Amino acid sequence: MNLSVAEENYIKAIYKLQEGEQAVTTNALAYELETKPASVTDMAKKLKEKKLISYEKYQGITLSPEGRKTALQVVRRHRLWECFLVDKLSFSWEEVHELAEELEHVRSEKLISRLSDFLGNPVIDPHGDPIPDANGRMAKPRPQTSLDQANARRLVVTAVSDQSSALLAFLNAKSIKLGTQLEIIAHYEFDNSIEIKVKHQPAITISEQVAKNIMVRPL
Amino acid sequence: MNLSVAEENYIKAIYKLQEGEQAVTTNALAYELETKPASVTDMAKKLKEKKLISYEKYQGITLSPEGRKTALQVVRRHRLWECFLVDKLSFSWEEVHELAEELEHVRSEKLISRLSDFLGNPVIDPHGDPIPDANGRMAKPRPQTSLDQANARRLVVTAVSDQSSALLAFLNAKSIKLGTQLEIIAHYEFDNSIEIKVKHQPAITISEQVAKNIMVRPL
DNA sequence: GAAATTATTTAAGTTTGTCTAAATAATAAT
DNA sequence: ATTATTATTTAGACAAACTTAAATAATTTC
Repeated sequence: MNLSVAEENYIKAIYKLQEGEQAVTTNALAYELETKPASVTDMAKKLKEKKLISYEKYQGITLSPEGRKTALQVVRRHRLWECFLVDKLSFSWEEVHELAEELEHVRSEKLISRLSDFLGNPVIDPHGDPIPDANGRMAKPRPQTSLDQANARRLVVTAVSDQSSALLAFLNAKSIKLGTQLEIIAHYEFDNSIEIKVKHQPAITISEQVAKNIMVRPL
Repeated sequence: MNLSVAEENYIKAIYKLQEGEQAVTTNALAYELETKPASVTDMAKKLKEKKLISYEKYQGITLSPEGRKTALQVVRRHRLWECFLVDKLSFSWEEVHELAEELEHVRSEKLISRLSDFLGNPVIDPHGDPIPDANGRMAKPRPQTSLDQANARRLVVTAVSDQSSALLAFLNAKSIKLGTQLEIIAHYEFDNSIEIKVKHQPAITISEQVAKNIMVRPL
């Protein structure tokens, strides 16, 4: 099936929002894609026509098996390009998202399989997210929680869910990146801020906002 | 200035057709872009508005200095991606054109400059065409003629102007590629076909059609 | 459970880049 | 120098992916 860039972006966003299996809401999708709910309704009809989603008026959207396959292809392309940009062109992990967002729409099986080979068939991308293989299979995302909900003391940073460059720049300044080990010193109830310490660095206090967007797993 | 993919393709095509300095014709551009003359007229008005071309009704199109700069950027991106595909992903030179056609529209100065560094700042692409540098400067294409007009006996293949994969496949089968040295054995007047010989290979006869699309320079 | 709020859809219109068909200009042919 | 031919432009329409404004459905609240 030949999809437009817009269609691919919808499919990818639905995949991202669907998570478990609950239906994705028109409004949520509009917000994710920075568009208007009315546009989402329009597109939903088209994607249903193409059998990529199931959609009934007022009932929200879920990917069909076909749609899921498509989504995984796009995710695969995105994450492989991110690897390329970081590993080969020395971009830092916070810069690559927007670029990969464009590169991912070059559709060529052969290109992607060669790119994957060239990169040594990586299985996780620079943000720590798993890369689907050519058949759409991938490691299940490791059990991770956001930093504000972590219950262990010693943690590793596994991903940063917010893709805004403001946050990423902040983390960079504090030399917190993928794989950084940190320790929770204190939890301040009144504003839910968290004091953390990275080895060889002074302790810093992080707002709830920031903590929600840093994904960690217990060390 | 922020151009759409379509606009970039027009600018690139005008650049390609302009060669020396004569104005590009509406029909020629329509043919090159596989679209209709009416569409070209429409787009010409828009590009004139943006000061990328000069255009007067019925007088044809020429790039403005601004337009030329844009064209060279697109050409640079295209040719660098071709290098990447051939050098790093082991594509053969006849496969890369279409892919580069898509990759070239990812606009990021930083991406392109890093890609160029990664490739060792190449100055010619896999088809033998020079790659503009970041300022749009490039080696002038070496003096080359099409094979049907060559007057020397011993020649080197420097480029293949037709980008159709049919021709490229044919050349591949005859193991004629960039840098291949060949010798003209005979010129048959009645159909302008040419008999050539590649070292260690049996002599072959090539139609005028094919000869027109093989660029060579004297050895 | 009726009223208020929020979410979703419909209707109508916009922009970009295309198209066809008809009109007009430029060029070539006799 | 007409006429015929070819090239170019205009006019009107269309598809994709948007938008805003209004209408309708679903959900919450009291």
